[in-house]
Amino acid sequence: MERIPTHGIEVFLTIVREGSMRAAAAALGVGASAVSLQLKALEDRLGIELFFRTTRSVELTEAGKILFEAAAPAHRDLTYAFKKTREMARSTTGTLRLSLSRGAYMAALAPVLKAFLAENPGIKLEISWDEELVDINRQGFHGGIRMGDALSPDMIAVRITPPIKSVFFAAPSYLQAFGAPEHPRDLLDHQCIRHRHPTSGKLREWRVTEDGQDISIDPPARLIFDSAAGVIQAAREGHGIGWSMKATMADHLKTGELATLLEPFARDLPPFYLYFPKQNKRVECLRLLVNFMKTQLKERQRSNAEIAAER
Amino acid sequence: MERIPTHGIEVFLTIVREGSMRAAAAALGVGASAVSLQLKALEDRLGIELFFRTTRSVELTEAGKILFEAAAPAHRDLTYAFKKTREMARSTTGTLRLSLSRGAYMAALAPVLKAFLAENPGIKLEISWDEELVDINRQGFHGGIRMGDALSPDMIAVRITPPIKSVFFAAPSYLQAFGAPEHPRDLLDHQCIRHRHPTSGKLREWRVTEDGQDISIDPPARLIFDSAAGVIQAAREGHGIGWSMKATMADHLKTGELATLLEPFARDLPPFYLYFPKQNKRVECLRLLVNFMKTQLKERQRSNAEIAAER
DNA sequence: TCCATTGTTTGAAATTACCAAATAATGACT
DNA sequence: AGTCATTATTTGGTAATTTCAAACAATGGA
Repeated sequence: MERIPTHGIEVFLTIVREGSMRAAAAALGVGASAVSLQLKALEDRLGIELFFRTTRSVELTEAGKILFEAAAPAHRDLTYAFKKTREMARSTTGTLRLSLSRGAYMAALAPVLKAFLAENPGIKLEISWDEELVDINRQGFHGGIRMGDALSPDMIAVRITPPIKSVFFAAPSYLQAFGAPEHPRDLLDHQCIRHRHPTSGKLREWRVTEDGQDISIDPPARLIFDSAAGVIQAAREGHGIGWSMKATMADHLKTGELATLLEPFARDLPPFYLYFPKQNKRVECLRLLVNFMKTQLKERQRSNAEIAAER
Repeated sequence: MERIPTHGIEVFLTIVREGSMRAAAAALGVGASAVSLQLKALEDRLGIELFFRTTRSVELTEAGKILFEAAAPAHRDLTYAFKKTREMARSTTGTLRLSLSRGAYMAALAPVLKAFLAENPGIKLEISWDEELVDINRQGFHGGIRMGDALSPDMIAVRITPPIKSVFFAAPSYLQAFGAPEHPRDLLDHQCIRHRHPTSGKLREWRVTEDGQDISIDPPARLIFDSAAGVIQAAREGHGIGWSMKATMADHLKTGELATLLEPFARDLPPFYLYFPKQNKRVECLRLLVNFMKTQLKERQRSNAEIAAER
């Protein structure tokens, strides 16, 4: 396959534009001899001379005119394509497409979303609520948010939240009818509403903490959803006890639709991570989001520490 | 000024087209590592990754898509421009623009024109009859024909005729009135019609040969033209004796409108040369013309030699 | 005729491109 | 789950190209 001496063409076009070889050399930031040799190389590969030259002037030959007329716009387009791509990479405006679960949205993104949008007016977010783990690359997402950092090695994961508070919950109507559990082992005698991971297909373990120790329990379940939203909905309808992130149901706790159970035993879940293919490391919009969330996390941790210190 | 890594872009486009780096490497005729390194260099200069890559597939990132969509047509156009220029150089079709005097046409071009046009059906000739020597380059001519090879050093001159026969001539009416000269020195007593070089501004010397020696004579002239055609026309009208190339007036000799004088003293003029700027050396159409005329010259010389041998 | 300016040549130095082989990683296959 | 063919990447060394600085040559105007 024939290689095109595009570098030579750039030199050629510069000579035409600048009107002389030395001027072209100055414009290109190289010596005059480099330009002369490049032009000669191009002419040799074309098999024809492009300029009539004297020491006082360079003038296009017929072949030179033909090349110039055809190559100048093409080269301009190529320059533009290059510039456009680079600008896109550096741009602080654009659309960022993220894939995340509803829980991730509530716990990780929602608390900072308003501030992020205000601070980065040029960035649009396109958020896909996917309970399942999707293929970030093939689906055209820039990144995603998920719990834990167990990811394929070509992904970069950045922690963006503290560990997540979990709660056991049930509707007041259910508690009236069946009573409230006092200890995790009481759960075995209750109607539990559980959650199945869509990706792995496994039931999510219920984990509690007792005397600083983590224990896994496996209460019976007559209702199983593949989304946390389903679990919460069913609990609101009084079907039983659920376990999930506090953030996803803060509203229902406030209104009294749901009540918290077994608070001393509630265990923290792993923090959320913003993850993305390492190829997207240099997408400026994504970097802005990552940095913003890292900063937010730090600030939250510092204010927490201050609160702790005041006590 | 920023340099565009066009070579890298070529590699990039080939990867997209071929679907993998190794296929691209094969298509480009280089090793796989070269492609990998080129791509990485391009990505570094752009500041962004262009492919999601695994060992089984390469897939464009968003930036890669943008670059591909903009750069592919531009690169195609550039390739086309390059090809077009080369084809133009190699083409055996096209228009050849020549500048020559009427005398050069009659003596050098007219005798072979028909055969040349027949042999090269793709070539069009655009002939400008210029008595003056014009600037071949600036006037857009590919070349010219003139007598003698005294040219600037960046011109190439190729002999295309034998030495040119010259004749003295006058109309029968003039000869009746004033008698015919028997010896060159008789010309000093005749009405001579002379020719002034438009380029140099000098009167053209009349040169005769006597006993193998060249002598220059300077007969009086009441009529001076800046073209040989003018001299001939005036002679036909009976105004006096002219001196010019035989070829330009062969017709008038045949019809008896003009008669030849002083034949034993007629000196050969220098041959005609086809000349052109050395930058046009590789213009294929011009090469065809040059080669054709050189061949014609050789054949004419050989047949002349045969005729001489037969005697 | 001189002279400032410009294109070209030249040999050395710097840069870049490339290769071959080793390495790492993936996805299909058994 | 493990094997295997295939693919991208890294690495160290080599070849090719590009560039520079300086000397040179040539042109056209003063």
